[in-house]
Amino acid sequence: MAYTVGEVARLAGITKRTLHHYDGIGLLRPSGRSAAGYRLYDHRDLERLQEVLFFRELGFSLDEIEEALTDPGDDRGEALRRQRGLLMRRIEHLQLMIAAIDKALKADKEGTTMADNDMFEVFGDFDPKRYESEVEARWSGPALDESKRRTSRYKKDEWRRAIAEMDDLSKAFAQLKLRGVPADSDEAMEAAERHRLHIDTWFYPCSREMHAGLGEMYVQDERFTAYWNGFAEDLAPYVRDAIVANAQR
Amino acid sequence: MAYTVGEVARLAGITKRTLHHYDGIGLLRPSGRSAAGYRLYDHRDLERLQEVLFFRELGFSLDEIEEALTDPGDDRGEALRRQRGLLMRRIEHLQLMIAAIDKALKADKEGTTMADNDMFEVFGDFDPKRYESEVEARWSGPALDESKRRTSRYKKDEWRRAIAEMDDLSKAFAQLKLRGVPADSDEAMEAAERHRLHIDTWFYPCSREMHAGLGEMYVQDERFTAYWNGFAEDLAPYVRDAIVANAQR
DNA sequence: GCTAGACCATGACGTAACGTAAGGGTCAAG
DNA sequence: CTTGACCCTTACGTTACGTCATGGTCTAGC
Repeated sequence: MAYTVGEVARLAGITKRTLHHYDGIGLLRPSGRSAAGYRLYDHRDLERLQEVLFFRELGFSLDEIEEALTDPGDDRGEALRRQRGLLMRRIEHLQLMIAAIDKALKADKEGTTMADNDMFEVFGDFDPKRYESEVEARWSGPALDESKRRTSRYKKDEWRRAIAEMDDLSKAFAQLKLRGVPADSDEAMEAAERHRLHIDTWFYPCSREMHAGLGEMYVQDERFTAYWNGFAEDLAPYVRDAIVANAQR
Repeated sequence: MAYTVGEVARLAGITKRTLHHYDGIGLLRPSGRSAAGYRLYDHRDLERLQEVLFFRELGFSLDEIEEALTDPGDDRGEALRRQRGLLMRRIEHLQLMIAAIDKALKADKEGTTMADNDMFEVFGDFDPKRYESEVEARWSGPALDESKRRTSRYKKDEWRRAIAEMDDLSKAFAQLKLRGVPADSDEAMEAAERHRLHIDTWFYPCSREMHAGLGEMYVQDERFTAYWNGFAEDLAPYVRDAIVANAQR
């Protein structure tokens, strides 16, 4: 069945003007028009509207939403999973804000003074320039545009978490190597898989094939080699081997 | 010590333009100016900026933020506690959104279709006109402006929760009365106190004095009397008595 | 003292995402 | 046919800054 613009507006709790606007900019075009020129929205249109509204709730601009919903490889499930991850991270961020308020309340109650830089730790986006070399050595890869698009909205705590996760992964690889675990063993391949998922989740879609290509980069590009070998001697080729083995199983 | 506009901007992760704008509209005026005309912000200014940014994070307009921070009775602790409550509720709302995504993912995976009205349940604000009589009978009171201000941003799930809480409280009063518990007993007064906190939390500051005045309204205004007596015969005077007893202990 | 670079000020136009309103056509029930 | 609810397109306004222009201030180094 098809809905008119007023019906959709009431259903979704938004205004007709919003729907006109989304049609006008091509974000959400009705799949049909009546003989009188009325916009007619079908079920697939509603699904797309739902996706738009989830992203909007997360603070994405309409441009960004359109880009995010235009991913060639993405189906509805992919988009929803991505949004779920973003919502989870947003909750975590809000919990950090509550912790910040509790700190401020404690200081207020005790008549002490909160450190100035501590007061604003939970506000503002991450400034990538401050971590440029760290970002590059850990995550540079073939899908730069997508990576930038995803990360442009990460908050400070999200970046810190990504860095910490990555460092844990790197340390895990180093431990495996030091223990003499073969790079094509289950254990090493599990580490490689966790590494691949980390990139896939935080930066860009990373298939096993792409991951293998990345592993080659780790031994051929000095910046990456230096990063990995900083954890253990000759770790870069070990990681590459684990990644390649993982890609082939 | 005092900070210039660039220092504050860096500290807080916002732009100088934002600080100019906030000064221009009177939302956050620097407490000082150098001989050269430079804005100078002190620690109290930073505290206010923190409060502004918390409200901004919650999606309040700048007008709303200014109003919220201009409450005569509010000190810093009060404002922070209010913001904490709002953040908690926002987290709950986001969790509902995640549940909605999980539903959509399940439907997508099973190839079924989500009901159209179910798709948008988590979006949009509450439309007060749809619950006008319910709102009025339960919560009308002396601080209408403040009540409206607070509730104007409540989401559907928040309203539903407020309604459910209120109904639970009303049922509790009815149970007490039916069991023959005196209106000035500890148990009844506890119920009155919970009622007072409910209003204080959700609608407007409600001191014990104000609560007692409200109790008188419940027996004098037919709309309220009808609401309370709908739960048990002659419940309105019972509730009034419990409230008055609570106010006097 | 002069220079250069980083910082500050005010003023003003532009932008994103709608909100509001105007003028007029469509649909369905009475 | 009338009326009321709905639709269309067009267009100006609003909020919260972003960007830019022009020019003054501060400090370190020469």
